[in-house]
Amino acid sequence: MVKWNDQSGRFIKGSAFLDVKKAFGWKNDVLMVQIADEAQPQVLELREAVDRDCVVEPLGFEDEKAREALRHTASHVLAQAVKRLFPGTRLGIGPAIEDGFYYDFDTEHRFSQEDLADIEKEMKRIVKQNLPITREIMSREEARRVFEEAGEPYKVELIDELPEGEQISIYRQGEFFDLCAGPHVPYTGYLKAFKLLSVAGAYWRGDENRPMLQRIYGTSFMDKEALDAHLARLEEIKRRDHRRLGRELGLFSIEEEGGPGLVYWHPKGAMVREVIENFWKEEHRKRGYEIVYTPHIAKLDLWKVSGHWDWYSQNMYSPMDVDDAKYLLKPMNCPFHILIYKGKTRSYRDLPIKYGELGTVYRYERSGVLHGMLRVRGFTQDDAHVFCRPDQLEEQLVEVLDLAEFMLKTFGYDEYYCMLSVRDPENKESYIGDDEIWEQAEAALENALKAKNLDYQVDVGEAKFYGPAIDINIKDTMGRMWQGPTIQADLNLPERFDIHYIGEDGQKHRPVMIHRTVLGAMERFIGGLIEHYAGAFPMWLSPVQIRVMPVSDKHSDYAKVVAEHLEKQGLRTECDLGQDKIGYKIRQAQLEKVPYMIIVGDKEKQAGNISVRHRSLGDLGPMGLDEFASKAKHEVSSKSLESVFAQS
RNA sequence: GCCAGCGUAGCUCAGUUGGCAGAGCAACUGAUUUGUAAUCAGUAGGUCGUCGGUUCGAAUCCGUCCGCUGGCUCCA
Repeated sequence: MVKWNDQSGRFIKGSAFLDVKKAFGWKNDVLMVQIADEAQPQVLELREAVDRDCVVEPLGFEDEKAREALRHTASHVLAQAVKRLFPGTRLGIGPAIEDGFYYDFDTEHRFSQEDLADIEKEMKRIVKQNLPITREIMSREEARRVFEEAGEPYKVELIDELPEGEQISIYRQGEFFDLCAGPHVPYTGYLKAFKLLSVAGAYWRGDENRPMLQRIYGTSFMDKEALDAHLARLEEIKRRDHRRLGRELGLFSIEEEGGPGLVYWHPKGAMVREVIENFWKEEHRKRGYEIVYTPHIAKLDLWKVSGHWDWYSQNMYSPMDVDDAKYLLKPMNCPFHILIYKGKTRSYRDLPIKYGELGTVYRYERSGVLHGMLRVRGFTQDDAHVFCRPDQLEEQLVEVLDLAEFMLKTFGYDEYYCMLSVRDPENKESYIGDDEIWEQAEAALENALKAKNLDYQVDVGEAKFYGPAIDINIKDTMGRMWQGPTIQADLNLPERFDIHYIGEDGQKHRPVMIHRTVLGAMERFIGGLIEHYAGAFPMWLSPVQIRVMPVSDKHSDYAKVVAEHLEKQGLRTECDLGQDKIGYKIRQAQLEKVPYMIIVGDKEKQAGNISVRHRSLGDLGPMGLDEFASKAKHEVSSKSLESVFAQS
């Protein structure tokens, strides 16, 4: 019996939401409800009942909590199906994640792709049965007993680790039950569209000393259309994969004979990199950085002083013998920049000193984590270190944030999120440096973010032992997050290397050091750019900007004249003098994602002009060579992300 | 590193219960002289990732190593 006291949806204590739902004619796209007329809106499962007079609002898939409830239920249905098909399977955990859900299983059986299809079928059966999902509160002892009897050791472990006073609940649907805090949708029939995607190994609780479980990933949506759209997006991501585009576009390769995680930049990829590096250097010089170059190896002792030998040796390549000393390949550039700083006495008037380097470093990465250009063993960081007085710290941080923002905007990353990593105040002893310096540094970082008017999230305990940091995550065109600029205050190295400057008072003072990178690494950044642009680099970055193609042999000479003219003006131009028909040449240029195609035949030769085609705008018709050249040059110099012809 | 899957021509992929290694694209040669996403014909191209085993016979079955893919963990 539904009770409400007026048509506005105010319900009286005791109404069950499922009845409310029926009374209002809500469909199954209502997954949860929210009690709206409270100071703190409360989100509740449909299973529940109102315990007070209130106004309830429906929550659908677009609501994060409701979406998670649906996907969490999907993971339970997955687990139920697996337990039906593979009895004796022990359950790990099965949460909702950003784009779907997973469940971890422990069984002798090895899940295959075919199994996924069978499991999906069984899941559909469970959905069709439309089992009611119920919740039960248990004492710790009772829950332990239930899961011990059920032969679920992982669940027992979870129960044992639940904090004192935590309410322990289990959810049931048919014969299946699971330790779970919820929330869930009320019936398995609420699942409309789901798909199992992959199976992968995952250590129990992420700990490599513990058993390896099998994780099944899946996703679910409200309807088939939304699911299909998501699957299409996954396809699109695959299509944009930088490893595939990198090969197809002749940008880079990784050679089995040379070793994993080591990148070979082919001429076109190298061109993209060169353009970015030149831009980077120019921009840094403008902002008061001095560019330096430092060696690739250094004596082991240097790495002992820096602390890398103690803290980072797992990621460093083994020492090599040179004469009577041991040398190490550098995993970072910082100690080198400090040595340059240390090379002479610095005055407070000299500061800030800003050394920038596109420094190639080598880090040993475990073989399983290597991934194209995004995760490699040798890479070039766009590194820089700012040495400044403590009173300059904040203004220097603002400058770095400013540069980072400028760089991201230039490459078309318009959405980004800042994170401020600070130390764990409960655990001060695991950080180097005294309280006062930490507080100062953390305040400076936070003030810089505020000064730049940036939203940020504070991550307590995420700071490295040597100082707090700002990390900026960037979102690409596919909505994926990438690690972007990182800005790290370093309270450790100045100490270790005992660097100083002479202050106004004639005394030695300790400078503060900022370690920062705005692009990250050339490999990772350009790998990300390839996916961001789907291989179609904006004009200023395109390795080939223009391709001139004669309609037939008769027009080759004219084509060469045109190409030479453009080349002379600094536009990267190629001529396609092949015997193929013009349609074929265009197709080739399209596939190579060349921004502009210039077609010349009888008409153009006679008129002394050119026909222009843009890779995404198509045929732009005839125009004068000079007109085109000046527009093209403008597109390059402005680093425009779209064609100058896009608006007209 | 660990778990699972994969490795056949430059690329994308066929290859049945173990029985002579294939196609399309690319390359090369020739013909064609072309008007906005593929002209036609021909030629060449492979130690079937590696090493070992089983077998009369292995791309195929088994093992080893190398590499790749998806994850776990970490990070630029």
